[in-house]
Amino acid sequence: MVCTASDLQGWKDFPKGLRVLLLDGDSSSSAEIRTKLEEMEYVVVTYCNENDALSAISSKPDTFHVAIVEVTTSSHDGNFKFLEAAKDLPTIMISNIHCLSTMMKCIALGAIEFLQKPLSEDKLRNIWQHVVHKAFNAGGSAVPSSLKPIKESVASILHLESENSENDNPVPKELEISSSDDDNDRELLEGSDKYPAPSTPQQKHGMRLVDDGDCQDQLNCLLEKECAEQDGESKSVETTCINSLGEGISQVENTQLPDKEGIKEEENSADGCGAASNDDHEIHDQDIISSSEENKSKACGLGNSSGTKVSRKKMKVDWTPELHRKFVQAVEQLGVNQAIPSRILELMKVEGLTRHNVASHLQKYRMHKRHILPKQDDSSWSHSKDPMRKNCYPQRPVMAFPPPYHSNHVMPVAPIYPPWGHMACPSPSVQMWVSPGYPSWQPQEIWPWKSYPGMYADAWGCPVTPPPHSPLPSHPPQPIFRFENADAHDKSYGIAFNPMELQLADEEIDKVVIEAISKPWLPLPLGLKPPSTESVLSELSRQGISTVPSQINGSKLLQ
DNA sequence: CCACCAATAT
DNA sequence: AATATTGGTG
Repeated sequence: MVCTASDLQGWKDFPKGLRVLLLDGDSSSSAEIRTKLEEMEYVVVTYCNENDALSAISSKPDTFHVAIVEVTTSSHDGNFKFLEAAKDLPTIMISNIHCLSTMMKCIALGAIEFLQKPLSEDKLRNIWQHVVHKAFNAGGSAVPSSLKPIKESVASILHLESENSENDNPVPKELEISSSDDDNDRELLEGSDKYPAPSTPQQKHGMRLVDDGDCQDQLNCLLEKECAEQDGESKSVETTCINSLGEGISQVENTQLPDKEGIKEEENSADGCGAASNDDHEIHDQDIISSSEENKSKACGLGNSSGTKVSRKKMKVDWTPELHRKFVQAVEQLGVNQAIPSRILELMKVEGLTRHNVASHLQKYRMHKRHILPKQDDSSWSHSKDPMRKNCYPQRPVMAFPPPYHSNHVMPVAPIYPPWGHMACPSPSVQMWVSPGYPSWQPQEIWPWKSYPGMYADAWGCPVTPPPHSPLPSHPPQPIFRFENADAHDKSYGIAFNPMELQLADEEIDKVVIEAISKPWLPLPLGLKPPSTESVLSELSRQGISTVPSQINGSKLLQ
């Protein structure tokens, strides 16, 4: 039969050699179609009457891959009979009839397509698509044996199948369809190359790949999973895979997959101390990702004439607040001196995270701590997208909006992940005022550490939320403190505050600020930033105090 | 080799 | 815009 293993080699030029049953009572039409098909190197067997065709397919059901059957007004019944008899054979009905109901009947009876005569070469050339379609989409396990080799062949062309079939099929790298028309062939070829859509193998946020058929199914698995992850409780370290065919071609080894792919983090429940918690389902997820990626990788290989190896994606770590929290926790735990990437990595216990990831993050973290991005300071306030805040006069203390977050949030030992690190100091008191090395308050907005839940907790006994009965103070003329401003729209929390909440918050803040100003000997409430040296001095001088002691509380204010 | 940093690439 | 990478330095 056609489809032995050895024949598979022949499929290198798929669909060359595809066997077509042509049933057409009109001999001239039949001859014409046959000629065209044969020019395209299909193998054509023609029949003039349906009975011959029927007996042919009934005696040797696997002889043909596709059938083209003419429908005429006179031969309806017979050809419908053929349709029924040839259920496993992708059958294209052709006719001079322009009759919708006839078309529908054909399709309803199982015809895969209805084409009007005369048949263009384009249509004929592409009839193989139905074969492939049937091979892949035949319901359940009912892939006709004649189609199995095709399916395997195509599958391996697409690098979708298991390694078995891949090994069995030294598959055409070039899916070349030889025919009279080179341009069209090229189109076909390119079309095939598009299957894997390797350039954007993975997209975030529900963006779907444009793809075909099985490829899409497999990719959708991944995508759906991703969506699920986003909605679900488990916040993963999102990774974006960037695929570049040119580089990193040889990295797909399975052993490496867990390394960089599917970096995960568990963060479901009480996450406070959760450096180590349930990894189980996460790992499972990783596996899913890995295998999906592998599939994609294989698929990507199609366009890669030189080899089977596949580009490997670099995973971009999404530093979610939770992940960052772990990071900061690790840094805190280690202390400033010990906080080097490798140890942080150890403490974080986030699988798949690399030292480089951590180092990179640490670098940025330190840079922010040192206020290397000075300009963000004030300008960023105006970046607030909250219209409520737009009208605040500049000096007005701005509230950080602690996300309502998990009320059951477990506080770490050193409760907070302060933006400036030195809050970890065991004797918090006045140190806050000095902020050695960090002359200004923290630029807010961008960084996740700006707004960790614990940050606003009352670690020092200062109520963050004053009693509700307190009268509203007027705004202090020149407050020299500032609350951290956590952007209420921070995507990380996905929580928008309504105006009521905003207003309330502002009022409360003002109260806190007033209290802090009036009692400078008390430690700053969490969330308050010490004033910069400059602002303190200028404020003092504005109030007529031109000389200050060079040292306050053991720390230098100025030289 | 590692950490750090700045610059640059993605 | 956020990360990753790279290249130089210690």
